[in-house]
Amino acid sequence: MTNANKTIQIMLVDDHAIVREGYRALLQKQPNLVVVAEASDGAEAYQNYKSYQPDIVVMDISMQGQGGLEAITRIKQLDSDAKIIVFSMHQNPSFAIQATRAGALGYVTKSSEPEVLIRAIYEVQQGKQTLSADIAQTLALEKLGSDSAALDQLTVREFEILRMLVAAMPPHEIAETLNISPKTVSNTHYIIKKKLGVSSDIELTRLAIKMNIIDLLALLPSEN
Amino acid sequence: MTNANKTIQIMLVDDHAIVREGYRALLQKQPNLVVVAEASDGAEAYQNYKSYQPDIVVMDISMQGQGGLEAITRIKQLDSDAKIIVFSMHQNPSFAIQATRAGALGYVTKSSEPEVLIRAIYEVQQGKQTLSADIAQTLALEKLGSDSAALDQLTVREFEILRMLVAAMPPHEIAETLNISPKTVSNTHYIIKKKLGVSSDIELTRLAIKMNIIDLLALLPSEN
DNA sequence: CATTACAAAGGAAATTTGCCCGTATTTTGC
DNA sequence: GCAAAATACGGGCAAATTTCCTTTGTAATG
Repeated sequence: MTNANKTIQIMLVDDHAIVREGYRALLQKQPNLVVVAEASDGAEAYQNYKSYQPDIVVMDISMQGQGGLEAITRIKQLDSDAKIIVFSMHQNPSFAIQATRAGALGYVTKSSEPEVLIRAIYEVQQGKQTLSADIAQTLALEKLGSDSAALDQLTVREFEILRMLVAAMPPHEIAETLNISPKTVSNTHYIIKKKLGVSSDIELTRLAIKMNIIDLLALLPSEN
Repeated sequence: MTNANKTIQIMLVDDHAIVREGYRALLQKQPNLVVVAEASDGAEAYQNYKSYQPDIVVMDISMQGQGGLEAITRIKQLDSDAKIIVFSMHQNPSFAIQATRAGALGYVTKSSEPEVLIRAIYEVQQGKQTLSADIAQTLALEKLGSDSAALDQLTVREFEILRMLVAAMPPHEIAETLNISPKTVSNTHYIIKKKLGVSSDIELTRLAIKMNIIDLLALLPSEN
């Protein structure tokens, strides 16, 4: 109806080449979707956005190096009408919240059926906002006076730095990655602890686990 | 009579449909590789292995539901010649170790270039074992000082204090409880970190989880 | 256009850490 | 049984960090 039969140009951002292949294979099946660009990290995403001006960006946010949230922010600065869908493995709604704050219009988990992503693309193209059902549900539950919303008090930047901190990344490396001074990292570290109401890094780490910011699977010696 | 220069039959196991699409798109480019089966979890993988008898299984091990390592073990029980390549997002070498123990012949990280997986398939087909370069490296480094045994280097006292520390008990309270000076607690804290080879409390906490000093069940409020 | 919010970072006092050391008190090995 | 380790405890002190405040530039709200 409102949907003109014009093709939608898409840029894929994911650090796993094979996952990009996956998007591509899926999206190309739709006659009016075309993948015009790819990127494997945040910096590249920014550059390619400038060059290709895609209608939609489909982006993973848990990339190594320059993170996805950072990339979203920068792309949005460049073009406030940029339409970005985050396609993430994290079921944790806090990630969705942070992504939305940074400027993403859609958030779809990788465990969703492929059609969910397709649908999200069409909806976002029309300027709608969209969340995959699983996220919407837990988010709704969290809304009802649950406690673990403490994370949502953090700004996007703070959240990003928190993730790096609890991934045991040395502060100077965080500073380098984000191109900020180590001093800012340590200041932000302090703010985070204050906002989350913890007084030590041990408490902070425990909290991070509780809130699924730390990937337990990567931590445990074996799975079951 | 299945091999020689003939096609290699492959089964893909991954719970993300879109990632399977990715494998498929990539592998089909190789004239002598053909994907004959797919599965989205461990149980299905086992069933399909029986039905299709693929030459090679390419499997993700961090699937939700009950997962990959278990599937490897069961498939190996069924057919000790089964050739399984684990294709995982985890750079953590512990996963490689566990996968190899379970019977996988190859371990390739998803951040590897696509050709690495292709090469791994050919090598494993010839019965060789293969690890992606990044894993091989960290694995070699970790060889010097397996951290599971590192705990044994702690004295009883140190271990006791470690447990209190990672339980997020404030140092002065530990001192009171043990009737020692806070200074001793902090000295011991330092010794512990040194013995365990970590440089921050965040790493220490992560290690404590890895070694089951922290009760994860008490930490997790619900499932995710 | 004023106001609020965010990111970044310098300054300085307070605190902690890292590493040295010395002294008791156990354990051990012979 | 006794010397020799190993362990437990803590003092001292320079170096590093944390904590808290302040400032500055910039978005974004309203």
